[in-house]
Amino acid sequence: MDITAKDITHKDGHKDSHRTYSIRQLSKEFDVTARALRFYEDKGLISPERKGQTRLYSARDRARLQLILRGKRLGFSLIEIHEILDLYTPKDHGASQMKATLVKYRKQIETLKRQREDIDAAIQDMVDGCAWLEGQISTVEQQNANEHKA
Amino acid sequence: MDITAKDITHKDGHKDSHRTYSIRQLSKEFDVTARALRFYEDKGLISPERKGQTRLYSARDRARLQLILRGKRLGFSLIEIHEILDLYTPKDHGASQMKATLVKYRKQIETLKRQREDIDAAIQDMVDGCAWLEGQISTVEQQNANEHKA
DNA sequence: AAATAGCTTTACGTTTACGTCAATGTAAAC
DNA sequence: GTTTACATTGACGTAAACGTAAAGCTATTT
Repeated sequence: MDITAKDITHKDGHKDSHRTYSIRQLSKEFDVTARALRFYEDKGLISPERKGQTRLYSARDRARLQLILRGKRLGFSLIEIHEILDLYTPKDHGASQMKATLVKYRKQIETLKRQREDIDAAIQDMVDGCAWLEGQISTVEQQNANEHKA
Repeated sequence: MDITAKDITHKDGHKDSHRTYSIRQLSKEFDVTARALRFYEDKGLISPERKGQTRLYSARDRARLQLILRGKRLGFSLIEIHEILDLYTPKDHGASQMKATLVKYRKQIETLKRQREDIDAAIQDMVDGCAWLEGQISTVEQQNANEHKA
């Protein structure tokens, strides 16, 4: 049995958001090591609560982890991911601060759009090469068939 | 004057493809250090010719560098980039080998498409957050205007 | 009570991708 | 002919992102 991480799939829907996860559960679910999760915490990317010594990850922590991993898949450093996570964390500032944040949002959007152009170009290259290769293969097989007849 | 890297913009168009670049020219053009270029060579990603000791980069080397940098922007490791570059380097194998290569192409395409989904999701998040923030700002400014009137 | 399983921190090790000298070579410029 | 500018090859240093023991706490299982 597992007490630290209860499997509440209660009828009361909003309880789901109060679910907690052990470090192992999260690491298994997202296929990362516990070491990595502690490392992210060290770097200030997640801050799970503690029940005594042991970490208890909330649904919010889980969501942040998803963002972290997405950032990694996109090639961002943990520092960059930290800044991105800040954008997701709503802070109730004055209008001037919010406008500064808005600038960061837009910069991030531009960065991502440039990255998408890179991806689209790369995909195009691969699709082209794919088509060319298929042509080559069918040509060679055609030749082989003719040689067989002769 | 620079002899090692001639600036031939000759009327004979195809001479352009015979242009060579010094290590500095390339590093400046793409904003990478010469150290990085030598490092990539060490890892087998580029193989410029030599005029004595000094490297002479061809147009093909330049193109490979572009691919390397694109790979980096997309978060691939140099080893992964090496494998990707192999896909760009046409080898004239038998049909079975070509079919194996075809599989690699398709895997790469899938990888890139998954990455694009990540990017699209990230962009969506940022756009949403952007819109929300804009709403907040206009609300606050509305309040400020009312307070000013009172 | 002893073993097992899972959590913790501390700390040193490792890989990747270069940065940063240092010593040397070569070639054009003054 | 010597400074200036850019090239080369080592060789060591470094930051990032963990991996990998080591040693200890805690709780259930036997």
